[in-house]
Amino acid sequence: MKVLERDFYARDPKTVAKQLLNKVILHGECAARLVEVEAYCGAIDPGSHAFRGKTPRNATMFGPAGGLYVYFTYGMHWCANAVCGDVDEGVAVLLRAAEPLLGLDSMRERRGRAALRDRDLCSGPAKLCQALALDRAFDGSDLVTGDRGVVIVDDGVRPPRRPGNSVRIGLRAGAEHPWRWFVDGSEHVSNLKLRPASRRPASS
DNA sequence: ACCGGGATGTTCT
DNA sequence: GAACATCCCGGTG
Repeated sequence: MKVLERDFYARDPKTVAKQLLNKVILHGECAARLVEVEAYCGAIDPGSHAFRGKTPRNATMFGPAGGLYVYFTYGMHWCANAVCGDVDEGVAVLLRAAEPLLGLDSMRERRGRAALRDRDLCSGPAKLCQALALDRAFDGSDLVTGDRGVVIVDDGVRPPRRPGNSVRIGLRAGAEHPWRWFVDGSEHVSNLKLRPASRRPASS
């Protein structure tokens, strides 16, 4: 069990994205294994918040690698990214979905419904933030030092040898870039209706 | 199962 | 005014 160091993040976001699969994000009593991520590539990427330069909202993206960029969207949702690359580069990886491991009762309570299946707790970027209690207060925190209690660790489970890959979800600008990766076959990935229906009986 | 639309507010044109 | 890195509910088949 090892906290990811700054060098892990200080690389190309597409590389970091694939390497983040199967890592574990920790916050308080909660833990979840990342199963879906997207790379956002700054000045060359029309889909990135950083494409048009630094603003108060996206300032964290231009900070040091290992920062946590949390932003508000659609009037009610939070989404979290791990900042990558070099300072002022504006590149990051969106944490899109995770498999809940610990603290499922807390997650279910924050997600608002008692009868949610495990796979509904963190299967989307805003669900993940809600389940893990990430909001504006965590924007600009440091995943390396864990200054506000959030870290990402390697528990020995390696990234998939061949991850699933697709275009990113929910974008207009930059929609052509295939910069989404996921753990193929995981029931905890978002947007299951976009994938071939698995008719297998669910275990959770 | 699939689809359509509403919620809700910040940011940018 | 429109767009937005989303989610949930209720309709229909």
